[in-house]
Amino acid sequence: MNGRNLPRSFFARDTHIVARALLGKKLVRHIGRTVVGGRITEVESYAGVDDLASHAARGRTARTEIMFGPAGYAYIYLVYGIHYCFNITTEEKEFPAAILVRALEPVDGIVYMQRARGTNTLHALTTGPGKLTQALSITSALNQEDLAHSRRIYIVDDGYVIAPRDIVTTTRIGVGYAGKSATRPWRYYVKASPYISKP
DNA sequence: GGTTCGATCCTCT
DNA sequence: GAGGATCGAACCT
Repeated sequence: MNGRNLPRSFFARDTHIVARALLGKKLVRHIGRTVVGGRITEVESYAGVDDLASHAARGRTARTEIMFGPAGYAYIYLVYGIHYCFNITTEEKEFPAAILVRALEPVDGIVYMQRARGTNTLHALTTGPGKLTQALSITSALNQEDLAHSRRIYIVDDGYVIAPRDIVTTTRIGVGYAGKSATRPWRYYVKASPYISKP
């Protein structure tokens, strides 16, 4: 604990409200003595067993158990055999929900991110769910981490505010298989930010 | 024990 | 715009 982590109560609310509230907050990662972090610019909600785009739609399994647990925990999984996706659990225990962090604006430890990503191009560091986990060295080793108390990874409110009118709402990316759920406007991003996964 | 496929990214055309 | 990389979870037999 370091007193800066956003508390569990922040995450234990309606998923879509938390998703919007996360825009502008900082995701901070400690790797040894190195601090790496970025401002959250894009997120997606995955909520309830009736959300066909959510892993929880398949039911309660060892993998999705974390989504059925309390809010404020990291849900990290491997997609396409290559990339990790970083999610934050939300809502009350027994209601499966999480928020996928899809993009960040690089702020701290940019040199570390450049090395981790193998490029110096600022815009290429964290503009995608797979990119940002690579930039921040987020792997399955951090799955189920308690974000409200962890010293390795947590969310911070440093006072930066995103006005509601500056938030764009659209459909989620890469969930075409989800039928009707794919049309839900559960993707949120900062309108003016160049650090978005897709324009 | 075997098959399928994905909440992605990069490269090439 | 298309295709390959690469692996574990989920769902068969």
